[in-house]
Amino acid sequence: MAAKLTPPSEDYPRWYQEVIQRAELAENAPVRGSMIIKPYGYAIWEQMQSVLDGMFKDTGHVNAYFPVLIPESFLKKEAEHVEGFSPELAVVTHAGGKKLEEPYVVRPTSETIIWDTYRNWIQSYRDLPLLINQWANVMRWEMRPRLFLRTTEFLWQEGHTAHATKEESHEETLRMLEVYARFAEDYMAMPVIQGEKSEREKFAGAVKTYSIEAMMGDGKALQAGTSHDLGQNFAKAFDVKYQSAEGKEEYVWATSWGVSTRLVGALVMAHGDEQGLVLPPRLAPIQTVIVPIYRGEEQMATVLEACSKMEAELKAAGARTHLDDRDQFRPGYKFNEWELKGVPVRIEVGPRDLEKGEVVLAFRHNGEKKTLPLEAVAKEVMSVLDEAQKGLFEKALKLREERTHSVDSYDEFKERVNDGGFFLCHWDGTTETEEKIQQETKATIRNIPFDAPDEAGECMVTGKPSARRVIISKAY
RNA sequence: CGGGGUGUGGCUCAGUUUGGUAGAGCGCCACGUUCGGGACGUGGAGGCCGGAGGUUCGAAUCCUCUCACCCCGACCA
Repeated sequence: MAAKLTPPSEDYPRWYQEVIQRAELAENAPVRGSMIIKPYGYAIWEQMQSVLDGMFKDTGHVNAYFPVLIPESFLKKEAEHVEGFSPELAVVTHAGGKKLEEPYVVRPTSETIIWDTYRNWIQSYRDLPLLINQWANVMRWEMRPRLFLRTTEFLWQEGHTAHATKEESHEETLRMLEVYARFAEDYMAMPVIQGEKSEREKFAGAVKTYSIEAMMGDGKALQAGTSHDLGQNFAKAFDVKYQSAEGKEEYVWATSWGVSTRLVGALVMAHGDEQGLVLPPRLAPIQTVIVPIYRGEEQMATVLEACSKMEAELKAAGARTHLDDRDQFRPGYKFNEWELKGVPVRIEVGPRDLEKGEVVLAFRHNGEKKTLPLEAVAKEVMSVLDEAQKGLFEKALKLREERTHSVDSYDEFKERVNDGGFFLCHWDGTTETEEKIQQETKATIRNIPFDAPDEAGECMVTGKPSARRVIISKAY
């Protein structure tokens, strides 16, 4: 804890690793690519879960749980799906001391087992829509693991819905993308761009994939959530039909959508700085931390008493509060530690303050300090946290705007892409051009933003016509 | 799978070239002094040196095999 963090400007990936380890979010597990999520990291995930779960319920969804093991043959029923996922499957071949008749796949995602089940659950249009979410772990054997961003096992939620019409399923796909965008912006304080994925980047088995894309502190993009319009692909593969009001037999229309523990990594990289983590108040497990300052036993007693009182008041006011009464560390040490852990507001309570009937509030997101009368703290804490939440979002938005560029020349693009940032460019819509860009620059088309204005132009690579700009960026 | 590298207390690493029976800093424990931006002193605990085999009077060090991890490439999002 004594040494300083590697500055993000010097070595961003190293800074990221250090923040995660030293803020005690997670550590590497014995199995390559898997991680142990530590209590503080898990507490952040629990906050996320709790908010998202509420949003899913508010949009009419219910939770269920499907098994982690899926018969291998299920994966093979949807051609694109198996092709996309087979390289990264973990497969159970032995169990109970015997070789299995049919291997079981550890789920990389649950479409197959869920659609196999939905076949039995859906008979009539009256059974639709079926709106189910699942909180689960999944496993994808990644070659380049990175804590939170890409681990072999990760936690997520996956929504799987079934609808009577194409229009309804499309609406659902976009509704849930909007839910993710609201969550990212209003809770994570992380501005995102909603848009459609290119043909090449879409989910294996989907008709269309939509994503929210966020910019990280180094200017790279991170896909923070996806929502898929699955059309009738899975219904056909698993023979899921319903009888319409007119008595006709129809295949159902499907969606799936998910966000994962990757969002914890997104939080680190969206807001973190030289001091470490910066958590948005609405998701911070600890929103205010009280650090007592004293000399000698006598002062200690007085100060701690005032601190306990304040702790109770803050909790009553609705702020998640921690009193750091550890006697073995001095205040300076604690300041650094709580900054590293990203706590939004620190409250310093010392003899000098108590004499004046005040305390000092220090804000993590902008480093500012402010003095408040003792009795005002509990009254103002929630609005102070709100301000910090807004301030953090504004800061992230400003950073993104500064690092977003419209570029029309491929030469200019190639020159600037290594500096990071989002590039709004015209693209001819073909996979060939997309691949060429990736091969030559390692940047990818993040998505085709919904809110991009209609603007006729020419593809920066081929000069062919293009109707609007897409976001191109290097990505995690 | 190809190229390169690393395995030594909880962490970061020295020691390996030239074999002689294991060290430092941080962390941890105890006591005392400290405490408004990462305190200090004194004492202490903790390691069959990734694993197996071999050479030798003697191996962290040399040889053989093996395992794991990291970086670059390939692959993947």
